Amino acid sequence: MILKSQVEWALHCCAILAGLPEGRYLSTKALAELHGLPKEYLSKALQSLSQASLVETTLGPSGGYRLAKTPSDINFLEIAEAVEGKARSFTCTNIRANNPCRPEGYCDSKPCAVARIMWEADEAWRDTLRRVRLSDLVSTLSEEVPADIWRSTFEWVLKRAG
Amino acid sequence: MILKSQVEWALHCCAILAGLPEGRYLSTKALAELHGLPKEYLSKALQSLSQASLVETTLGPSGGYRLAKTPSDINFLEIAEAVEGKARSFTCTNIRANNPCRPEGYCDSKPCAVARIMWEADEAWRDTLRRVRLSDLVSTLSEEVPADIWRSTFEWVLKRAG
DNA sequence: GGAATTAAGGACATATCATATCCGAAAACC
DNA sequence: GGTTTTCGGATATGATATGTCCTTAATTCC
Ligand code: FES
Ligand code: FES
Repeated sequence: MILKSQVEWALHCCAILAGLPEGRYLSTKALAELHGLPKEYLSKALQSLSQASLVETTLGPSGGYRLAKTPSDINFLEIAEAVEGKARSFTCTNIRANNPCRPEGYCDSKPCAVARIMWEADEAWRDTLRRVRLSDLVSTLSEEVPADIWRSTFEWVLKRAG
Repeated sequence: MILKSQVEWALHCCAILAGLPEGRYLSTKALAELHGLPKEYLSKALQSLSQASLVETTLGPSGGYRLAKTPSDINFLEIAEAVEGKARSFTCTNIRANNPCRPEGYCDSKPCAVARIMWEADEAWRDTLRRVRLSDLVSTLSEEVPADIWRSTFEWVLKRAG
């Protein structure tokens, strides 16, 4: 069970976009340079965010991405699901139905108890991510990242934001 | 993020082994037939359980698998990790280190805030599974599976248990 | 002792998915 | 009109999941 590294990319990109002044856009090129990522591939992750209506885009020079909602209205789960998909991590292939002792055509009334427990764990994972807002991340980062790096990073970003 | 279907297989096999009388073994062949699975491949999952010391084996005719501990001493997480590995679902590739604004040779004191949150969610998933014992599953199944199917299944199993 | 049966594990084949690159179209800016 | 950007499709590559086959060693039964 491995998450795509695109999740890490998307979360870090959103953290940067959250620090952008009202109305400004940041291009894929800048986000890729800032994080040392392949531009073309990072673009796919950003497209996923766009399809999930988490970010807005505009074309042309000075175009790029900005958040579609305020950072306190976006949580980690939305971002993770945008790039990773909403499918549950455990998929039940209903192997209990292969039991040779089951009568012909017998139909289960409930999902299997095994699957229900695995799905409950999945939901616990989702709940944790749902509870963390993008604004919480930005707060933490602004405390933990050394002030001079934090400042120079956003200078770097603003120089490139259209 | 998708779990191997071997997790489903292992959990269902453990549920069956939990119903085995003291000292009896059940072969891969029987477990594969009961669940409609490829014998050779299911064998890999059972080997993983064996390496994790969750089950014991014996060779020869009448050989096979039995639980190494009582069902109340085995939880879902142990079984899942035996098959799926203990690696965390989120891996941080430390893309923050690629920030061109960071001074040469700067070293982070803490893991990235993004990673910490993702790991927290991972831990919530693990906690949920850790809290469910194999004996809990057996209780639920014995209530939910129709009595006649439950009974005939274990007759079927006992006929093949060495 | 010999034949049959079993788990263990290595070698190999295949399918699916993550990762990555490239290109053309449409939109926005100059 | 030329440039820059997002978007989507096509394609290539590597890793992982899935599945099969075969050999070896241990155990049971005759
Ligand atoms: S049949 Fe799929 S989890 Fe039980
Ligand atoms: S650098 Fe890996 S999660 Fe932030």
